[in-house]
Amino acid sequence: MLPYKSIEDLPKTWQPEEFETPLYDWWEAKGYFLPTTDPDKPSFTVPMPPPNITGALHIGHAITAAIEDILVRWHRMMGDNTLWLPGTDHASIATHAVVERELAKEGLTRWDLGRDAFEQRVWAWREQYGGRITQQHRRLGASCDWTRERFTLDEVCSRAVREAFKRLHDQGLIYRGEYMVNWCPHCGTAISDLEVIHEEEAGSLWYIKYPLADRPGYIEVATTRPETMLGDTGVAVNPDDERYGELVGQYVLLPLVERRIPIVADAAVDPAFGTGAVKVTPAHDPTDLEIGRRHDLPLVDIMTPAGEMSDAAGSRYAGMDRFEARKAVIADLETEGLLSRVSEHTHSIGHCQRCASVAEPRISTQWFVRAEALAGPALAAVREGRIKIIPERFERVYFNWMENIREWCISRQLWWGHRIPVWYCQDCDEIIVAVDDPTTCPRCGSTALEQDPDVLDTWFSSGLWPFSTLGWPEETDDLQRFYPAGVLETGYDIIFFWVARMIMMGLAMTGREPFPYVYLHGLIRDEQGRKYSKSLGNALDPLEIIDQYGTDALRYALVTSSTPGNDTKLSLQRIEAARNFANKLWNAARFVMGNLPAGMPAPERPAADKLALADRWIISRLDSLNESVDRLLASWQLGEAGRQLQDFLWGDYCDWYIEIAKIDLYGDDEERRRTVSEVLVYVLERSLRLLHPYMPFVTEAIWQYLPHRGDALIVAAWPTPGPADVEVEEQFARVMDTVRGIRNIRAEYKVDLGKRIRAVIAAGEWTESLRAQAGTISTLARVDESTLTIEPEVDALPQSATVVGSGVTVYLPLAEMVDLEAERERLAKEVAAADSEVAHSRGLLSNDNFIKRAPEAVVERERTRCAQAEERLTGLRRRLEELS
RNA sequence: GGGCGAAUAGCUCAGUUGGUUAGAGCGCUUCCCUUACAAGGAAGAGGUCACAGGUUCGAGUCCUGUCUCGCCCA
Repeated sequence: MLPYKSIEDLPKTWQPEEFETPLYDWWEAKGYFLPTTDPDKPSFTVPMPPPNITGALHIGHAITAAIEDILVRWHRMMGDNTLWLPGTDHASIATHAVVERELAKEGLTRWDLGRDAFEQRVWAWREQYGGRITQQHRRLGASCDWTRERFTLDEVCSRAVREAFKRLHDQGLIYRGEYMVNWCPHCGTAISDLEVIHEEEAGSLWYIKYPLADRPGYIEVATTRPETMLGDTGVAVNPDDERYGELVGQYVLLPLVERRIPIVADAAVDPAFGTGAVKVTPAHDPTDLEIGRRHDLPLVDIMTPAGEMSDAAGSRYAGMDRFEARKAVIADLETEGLLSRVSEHTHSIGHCQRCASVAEPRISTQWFVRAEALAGPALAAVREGRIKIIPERFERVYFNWMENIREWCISRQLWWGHRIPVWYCQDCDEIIVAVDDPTTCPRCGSTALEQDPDVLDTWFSSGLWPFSTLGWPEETDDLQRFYPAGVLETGYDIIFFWVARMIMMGLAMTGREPFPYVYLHGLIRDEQGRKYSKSLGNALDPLEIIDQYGTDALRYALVTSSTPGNDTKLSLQRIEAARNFANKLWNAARFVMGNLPAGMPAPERPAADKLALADRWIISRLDSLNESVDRLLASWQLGEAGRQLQDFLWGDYCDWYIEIAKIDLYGDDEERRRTVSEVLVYVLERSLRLLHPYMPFVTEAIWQYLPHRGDALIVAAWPTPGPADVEVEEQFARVMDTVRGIRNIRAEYKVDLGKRIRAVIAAGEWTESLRAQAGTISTLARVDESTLTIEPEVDALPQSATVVGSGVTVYLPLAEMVDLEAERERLAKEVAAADSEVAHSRGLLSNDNFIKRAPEAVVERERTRCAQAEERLTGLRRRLEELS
């Protein structure tokens, strides 16, 4: 699966397109994505939120896949019995919208085709496009178990839906009734509250005079929907409103319709709105329905399911579209002189989430879930900490929604989806709810049974996903091993659709929390901060980014530039930077591999006794990193862990250790060459393991070329950190400070890069350890080693620039440096900086409260810091005096 | 109307039990195509952490209020 056989042939830059597909196919073929069969291992399951089959994956799916794959690869490497279960969602209403749009192009409707032919057509469409999503997931490197892939309409999932429906129905938690629901005239179906998007829109408020029926005069009502007056069955005022007190109990004659309707007093009326008197249309407004109930007002349904005026609206309007009817009603009222005025009015209008049509409150017979009953246990699970939501603040959002939950309308007047498992006996009106299709009526024995024509809300089946995919209600092996899941990971925008309903359904069906953690990532927005959407036309295909920068770069950039629950703007520059990181790693690896002694064995932790300071330092840094990454991953801080990996690899490993390693690699001490190679490989190999979940392709590719034990990095063991060596890190810090200091002076005085300069170092207590690093210092800082002097004390060199560190002073007698005044100025600046540092530290340390109350470690650190700053300050002042 | 989030370097963002004089990438300045890497290396400049109070030995971090922007729910 490797496109290059020999290390010498490896290209100078990382070529993701040459490695990604072969590596992915190889992993999949080797079965690495499958869970182990070891029953003793703890299991870790991630149910992949199934993308909607109507769409291609967008950048939001990419971050979902990236985060989940990181968690999954990490757990797999830790030896857990890891399952990431992929799948797709049938998306009832969304798919209808897409396929019916196609049909419309052919001049057809679904009614022209009929139910069976339409369903076949959708299946064909699904065959054509459904595979695209799984291909895209493969490109993203998703290491999910494709052998367990599910589609929500699969037999096993469909059976779970029927089972759940029946159980809830038998418990009285699903019922059928005639209620007011949100209705989309365009889609021709009821939709749930969650599927209605409210938007503030500029509209009008019409003031209409309703003539009193039994005496002269008018009552004026204000309305935002004049066309619904055709269905008015009352006028309401607030009982405390003195303006209208005497009119309550009177009747008005409804204009255009000539219906006699009463004026009632109801506390729901806001006296401050409009005229304080409102028309009451119980069949077309939820508030009016309540008012109507309280005052026994009849329902007059003036609209058809398609949003046209019905016969009840009167012959003049019947057949008109609702918006046409509005114009007609206004015109007619105006003609009759009953429209007194119009004012501008901003109000919230509900739209169908799917097609953006204005949703219509409408009374119809639907199936409902008694959500309140399911919400209790779901609330308790989060309240009592059995489920934790990350970030935690979303728990409040969850509580707020759950506490105010309303009935969930689950029937849809659509054809694509899970048909409601209810049959109506045509002979005795018996209602049969069954998992298996019944053939005869249990009450009268009739075979004339008709199944309910409606399908279920797609989210009903989504709520079952963590266990329906595993074979529930059968007690399958998979269900036992992989349920509950380890985490549910998704975007915060579907906390109600998905998370809340999964928790409700999981508890109701299995009696267990479906997962202990919910990890919510933020939304990826475009560079203007807009949400990606098809309708905006700014949808971004993650594959295009992958083609340009590689999968690893996309994943790394997405994960490291966001924190849970916070939105991020996608930045191509950031992806490019991540691509550069992959390339940097690739080249570091090429360097390491190109310098290995022949017959290098698989890496082992090198024996401490033969190691030099830099060797010990990089290993100590690796151990710190390992410990840190473990801690960060365990606390869901994926981004921070990813950044630390880069800091280590690019900074510590490449910029410092590799550069130092070159000294020995190009030297003639065989023993050292071998040791340094061992360290290089050991540290690289361990880092690759730690980075693998983030950048699976470049790490696996490199790992395959390195000496290694085992078949693949994807199934290599997650490393365990050794102890960090504080002493070594402290010593090496002196080396780094010295090198940086000299480089800084060189740059300030514009010394030619190639030029070796003389240095005299007064190193005090660090003399021994710095002498041991003479080679390192002279190579990295380009100092002439033959004249390099390191002594505890040295005589000050007058004509020289000076690096003053804590305990270490470096004199650089530069021929270029003729201007002592410049050096004095430079030193004076440093004195000022060191001075304020010392002042700050002394301030802290002279504060009794600080000494008493701050933790011992903090005080100790401050003492060290203060001493070091004082040392520097003294050195700097002395040097300044010498130059004066 | 209720709730949530954001506000940190020119730009995009990190900064998780409060503890060095706040970091990264990009951009910018100077220098370098040094045999892993110019998708690179070295050295720099750049921030009163939105504002006002408070708690604390100590606040970017906790509390209260204000302003701006965004989101969710009703």
